[in-house]
Amino acid sequence: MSPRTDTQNEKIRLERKQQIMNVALKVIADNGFSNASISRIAKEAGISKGLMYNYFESKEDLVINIMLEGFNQLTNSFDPNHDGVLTEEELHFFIDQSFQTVEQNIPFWRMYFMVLLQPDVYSIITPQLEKILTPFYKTAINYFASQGYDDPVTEVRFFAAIMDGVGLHYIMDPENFPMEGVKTKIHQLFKCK
Amino acid sequence: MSPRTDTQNEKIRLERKQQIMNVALKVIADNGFSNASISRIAKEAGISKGLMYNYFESKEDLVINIMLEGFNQLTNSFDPNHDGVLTEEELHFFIDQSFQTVEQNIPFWRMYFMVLLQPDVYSIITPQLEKILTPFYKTAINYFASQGYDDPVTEVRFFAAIMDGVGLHYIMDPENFPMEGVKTKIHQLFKCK
Amino acid sequence: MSPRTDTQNEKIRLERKQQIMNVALKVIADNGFSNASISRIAKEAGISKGLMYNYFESKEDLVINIMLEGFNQLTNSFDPNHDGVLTEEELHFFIDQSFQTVEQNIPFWRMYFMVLLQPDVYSIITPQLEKILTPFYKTAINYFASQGYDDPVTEVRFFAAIMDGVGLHYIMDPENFPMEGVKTKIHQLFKCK
Amino acid sequence: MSPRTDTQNEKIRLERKQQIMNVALKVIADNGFSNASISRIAKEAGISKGLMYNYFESKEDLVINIMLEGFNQLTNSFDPNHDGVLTEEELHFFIDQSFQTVEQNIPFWRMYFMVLLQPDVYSIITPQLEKILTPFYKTAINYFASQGYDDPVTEVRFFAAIMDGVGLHYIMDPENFPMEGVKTKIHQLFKCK
DNA sequence: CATGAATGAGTGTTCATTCAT
DNA sequence: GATGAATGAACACTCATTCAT
Repeated sequence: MSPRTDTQNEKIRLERKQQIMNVALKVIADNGFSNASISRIAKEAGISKGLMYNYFESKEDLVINIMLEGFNQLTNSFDPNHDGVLTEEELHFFIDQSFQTVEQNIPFWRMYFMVLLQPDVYSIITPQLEKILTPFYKTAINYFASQGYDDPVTEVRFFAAIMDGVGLHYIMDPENFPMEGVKTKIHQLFKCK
Repeated sequence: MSPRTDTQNEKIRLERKQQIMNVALKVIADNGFSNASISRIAKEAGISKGLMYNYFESKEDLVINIMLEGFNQLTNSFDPNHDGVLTEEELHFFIDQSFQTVEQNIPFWRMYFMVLLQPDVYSIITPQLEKILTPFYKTAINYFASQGYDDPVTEVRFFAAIMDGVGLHYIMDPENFPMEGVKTKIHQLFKCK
Repeated sequence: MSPRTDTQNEKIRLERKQQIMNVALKVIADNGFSNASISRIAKEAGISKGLMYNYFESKEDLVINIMLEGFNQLTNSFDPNHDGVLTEEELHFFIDQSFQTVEQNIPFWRMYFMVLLQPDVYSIITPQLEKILTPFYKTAINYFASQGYDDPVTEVRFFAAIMDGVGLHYIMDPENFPMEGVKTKIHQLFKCK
Repeated sequence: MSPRTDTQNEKIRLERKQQIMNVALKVIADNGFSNASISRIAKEAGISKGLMYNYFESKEDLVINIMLEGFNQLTNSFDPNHDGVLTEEELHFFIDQSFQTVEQNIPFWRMYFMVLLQPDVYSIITPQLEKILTPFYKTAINYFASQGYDDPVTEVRFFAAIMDGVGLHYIMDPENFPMEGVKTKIHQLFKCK
């Protein structure tokens, strides 16, 4: 009987890691950042406290991993063909995709906003986050410039602010927030002139 | 007959209370909610830990006081004549006032967003906050209804989301956020049809 | 207009002191020793914390004063003519008086038993308490000796233990404890042979 | 497969728990209830403060555990064959056993009396204590009824008060209290008529 | 005489992290 | 790899006591 191959081990490791991250995300989103202790997460995940440190160097490291993984999911719906050029269609697709992601993953976005405001954690992810976001930002500026906007930077900033504002209000009150109506308004707002 | 007169004591208390609130606000905004310990706030304020509890019943009580005081400042710029009726002028005045308040009081608004996402704290202020916000909300709905919007509730929700989104992005990056340009865009967006 | 005479001042002082002791006794008996803070006692007595220290050197000093004052009340019903000789009548009178005192002053006796078990406080009052109790003890031994008991010391100790045991059970459950029946049994128990 | 086996862990836990309870009992009995801080107990037990909470949920929980364990030791000497019926022999056996327990475990009984008078703690153990004591009480009433006493309830109350009074006086002064003589007197007192 | 603002050491409790097994 | 006993620094909060007024 042969021992597990390295590849098998690697696979098990990754799955375990993913499972921990999912549980941690839920616990953090539900209880707030500082009420989500390692103990609690470990217990919820059905593993020992000690094992957590086999997968993540620290609580911060765990959070960073969750954040980055979440963003990687989002990036795929923006400029899907990865040509650095955004069409109007792709922008509107991105809007829909974004809110669908939010609706399907409230805990992650709760945590996203928490982390945005948590200076110590934020300062750690910020470099890695920027590496992910900069190309998006550039692509978006190019798009608005090509649409003939006077001040495409302002336009992008405004767009991002609206998306975050709506996301924030949605997760604060998912039951009542009129997401469909608001989505429509955003589509109108960024319709080609 | 007391050694310090009641008036003297009253003055000392008010000043100290305000001083603690100011320091606490800064410490919380700079370090995040859970890193802002009572010890730290007290040290920063140059007083003993114990004295904090002479002025605030608990850390929660301190936060609530800071929040409510901040909101009281904002409320005066919305429907300034308090007739429950909003004119278009007043709405635009409110927009300007809001962002001016944000620009002048970044720490408070950092803290505001932190608290929004802190489930345990939020649940405490929520009742008092709602008491303040409900009339605004109603006034705003009436305004949009009177402007002939099909779905004034959605409109108000969208408006609030935009305001919060812009505020959030501003406090995340006050140096670079193009507040003036964005403000102009918002004014255009809510111009009378 | 003349200032208050020294005697008047002394009288006021004593009354105030007594009032504080009464309040403190009640607060301690109701809330337990460590839950009875100086703040609480002062507030209940309607005076300032600082003033407490004008009348009592410390919290311990306050407790000692209460205890000793309580004992002084009890001593008067034992060997009432102070001749160092106890008659059978006087003993039975003492029994009745003791339980009457307990029934009329539950808080004091709650505190008495608390203090008995509080090593730090007990070790402070113990010398003063002994000074009060020793003559009683001697008188009692003489009494039982004169009644022809083989071992009068054991008899006194047993008597004291019974008195305290009954007192303790009474204050633990004053509503239901059958004090009258028990009193009768004690009287029978120490009837002249 | 775990590094320490479950049995090993179980053993460690039980021993540690017992060790903490023993130390805590001694510290509380020696220093009084409120002077026995968790810090002090932990230091005396040679472990960290934090570890205390690995074994007991709170200070209260620790106290309850100590109390209940102590009572379980006592209960076995009352109505030893557990038939709910007490013979005269069994009663006298219980008396002897009780005092032997007291003599061998002075700290526990010091603590027992402390707790009786500590309103906050007492109210917590009271339900569990009553569950243990009620059957004893009933058995004792039946016994005295069957012995032809007019008022068996008063008799039981008196008996319990005497036992507690003697116990209290013994632990207050174990060196000098004439336990043997007193024990004899109690046996005589409750001899079959 | 009288006040209460102020202190600081203390409390019970939590928790990220380590490490022997 | 996997466990959970163990640590120690931190936390929110309390309180006897002091002292300027």
